[in-house]
Amino acid sequence: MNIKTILIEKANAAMGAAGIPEGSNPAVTQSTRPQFGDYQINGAMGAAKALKTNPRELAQKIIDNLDVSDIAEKTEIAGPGFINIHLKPEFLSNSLAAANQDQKLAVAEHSQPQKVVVDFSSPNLAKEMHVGHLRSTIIGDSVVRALEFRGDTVVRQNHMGDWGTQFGMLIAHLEDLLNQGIDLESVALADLETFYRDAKKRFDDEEGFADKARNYVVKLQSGDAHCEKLWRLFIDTSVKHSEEVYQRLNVTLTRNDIMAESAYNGELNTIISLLKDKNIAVEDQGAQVVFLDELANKDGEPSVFIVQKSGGGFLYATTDLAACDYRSNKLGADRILIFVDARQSLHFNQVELTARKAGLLRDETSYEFSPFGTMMGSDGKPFKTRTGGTVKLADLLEEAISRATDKLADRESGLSDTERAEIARKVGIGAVKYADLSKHRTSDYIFNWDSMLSFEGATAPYLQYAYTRVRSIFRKADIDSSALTATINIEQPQEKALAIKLLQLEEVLDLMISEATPHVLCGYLYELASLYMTFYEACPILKDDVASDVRDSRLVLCNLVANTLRTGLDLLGIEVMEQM
RNA sequence: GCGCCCGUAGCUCAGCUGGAUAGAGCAACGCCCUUCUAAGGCGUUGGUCGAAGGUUCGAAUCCUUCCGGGUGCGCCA
Repeated sequence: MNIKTILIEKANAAMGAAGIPEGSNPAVTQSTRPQFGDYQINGAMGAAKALKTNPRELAQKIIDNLDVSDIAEKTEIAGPGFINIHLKPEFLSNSLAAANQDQKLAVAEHSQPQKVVVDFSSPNLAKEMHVGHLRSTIIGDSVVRALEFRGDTVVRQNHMGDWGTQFGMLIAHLEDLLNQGIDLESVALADLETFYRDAKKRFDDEEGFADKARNYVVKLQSGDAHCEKLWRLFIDTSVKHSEEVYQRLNVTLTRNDIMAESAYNGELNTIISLLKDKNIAVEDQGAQVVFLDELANKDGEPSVFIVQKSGGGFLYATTDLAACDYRSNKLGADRILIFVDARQSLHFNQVELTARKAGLLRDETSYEFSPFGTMMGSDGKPFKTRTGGTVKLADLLEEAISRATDKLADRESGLSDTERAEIARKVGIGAVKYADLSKHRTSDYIFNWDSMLSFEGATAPYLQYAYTRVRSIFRKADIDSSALTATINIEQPQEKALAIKLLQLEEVLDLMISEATPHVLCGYLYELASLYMTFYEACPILKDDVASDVRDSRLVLCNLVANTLRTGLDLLGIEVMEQM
């Protein structure tokens, strides 16, 4: 159910019949003001310009051929050639009734499902997850959820960093600790940060340790059994840590979704041979380099992309090329979405250009590097601890829950301690996620505890509260909301505004999916909750003087609001509760 | 130096492929609880959309230049 799509189809047909060449944009949008109707077709003006005719006359021709009698009660031309559409209340009622009967709220599945590989989260297993991993993880997760909701086949890939140079250092350190008989679980790897720091210190300071570390990298990557055994011990612990964070975050990633860098190790030689055979990569200063004219500077000097180090070692460039091959050629992906920090834009640009030339990416595969901005502190600089250190993601989430607990403690609720703790968890985590997801993916944003947990404005708590307010009505009236089948009557302006908003879920999800931007869903849910609050104040439901048919109609609207909020928040990975 | 991103109300942010009077939230001020959860609602105040040109019937949006900020640019990931 997508009003906009319906109107676009109808507008296209009418524009064709009016003699406008195909491909002209009908420019359908929701109207900005009530007096302009509910939706509008703005394409007449653009088309008139191309045809050098009078836009108002052309708009009239379009209206003459426009068959919207099933959905609209009135169409009119306004201004220089806007076509305003006033939707029929019965159309809204019937559409809402259909949505109310449908588990998926009348959001249709894609007629031609795509196979979409989504690369997200991708922590470095040498260290604990930190705030820098938050955005990739939750943006990727919500896009994945939305894709699946629309019926696409998604392959989650957690491209974990488990194979870099630093692992030789970590293995060497681990081996020494084990030889000293130190217990692995409780001491050595209990705190990854400390472990990493100790290893790094020895790498920098201790005589001979660095050489040993480098030697271990080579041995590891060439399949040495002993090194691999130690490496596995380390990776297991590290993966366990990230799983705890995912669970805390309510993110759908599991161990099965791990497709780490090491997974491509066996393919790297083949990739380099291929690039050399095709003369895409050439030797330069001992390294294998791809020179990209597409990214040349003004002097014509091509961009440099190193795919193999002078000593023969591989880099993350090599791994990313192998990943292209795997995803496009082996998995047959229609789309590849990669959620990585914006600072890696050039790198992924180079990867795509090289992979396309080498046939590692099929033409049919859309390669979509979806960068995101940085989380900033209140000073406008990258978010750090007071002492300037990196903030661990686990710590951030615990603080969110603790702050939410304090907030909730101020309120009388009659709920048990366990219920309150559960609510605090959902509110705290939800607040962090919503604050992040509601910002445009590509922009840097300022992290602020007070505004995200303020329970006012566009926050997770506001949306969760709106949900509990709806649910409270059903609880109060002792009504099973799943059994509602009453006829919906759209009479009050607050009801109409709410009705149209409810019917825009599919439109919003499509935009979110095509652009990989969860913030549009965040904005939509806030608008929905806000319209519900207005409706709630203006339209009584359970009062004695409300006629039963009006009451029942409004109850269906309430149920749709609750289901849409719950579904939408679920697609963001944010949980709701019945009471708060 | 070159490339990419950004500059919208006091603050935090939207603004989709150019469309009607640039929108929210916070903050400030004023109303609304004997009434379905006031963690709410209604209203007021507040913007030369960084600057200057250009394209157009129409520009926050597209193009050019400049100013200001961020970020990246041969063997890290």
